[in-house]
Amino acid sequence: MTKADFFEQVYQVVRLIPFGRVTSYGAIASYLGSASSARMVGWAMNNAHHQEPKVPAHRVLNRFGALSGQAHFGPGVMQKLLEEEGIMVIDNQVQHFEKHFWDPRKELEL
DNA sequence: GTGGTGACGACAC
DNA sequence: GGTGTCGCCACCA
Repeated sequence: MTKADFFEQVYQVVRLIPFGRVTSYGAIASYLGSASSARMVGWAMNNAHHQEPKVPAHRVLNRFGALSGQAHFGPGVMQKLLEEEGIMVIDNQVQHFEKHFWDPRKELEL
């Protein structure tokens, strides 16, 4: 188990997010066993930009369902992608976040 | 080598 | 209940 694996695990989980679903940094961190390492998940996302295949990081939001990393993706890109999946996004905030929330810890049955 | 910061979250006061 | 602070681990200056 290396730190690189931690990042890879993050990418793996993010890629497993179904169409029209979103998750949070904390949920992924919790699934990986480091609930308080949500920041690392965010950093992993930063690195995800130069990962292949491209990681659907636009499906990863903060605990409030806000598009915290929109600026890193591109202005309006993240929101547009989510809307394309049928997710309503208003003011950089996902509506019915709970409904679209995909918890790897539950869905993948840790 | 040390200090500060970051796409966050939880707990303490 | 709102605000503040700490934790987590890696990267950059």
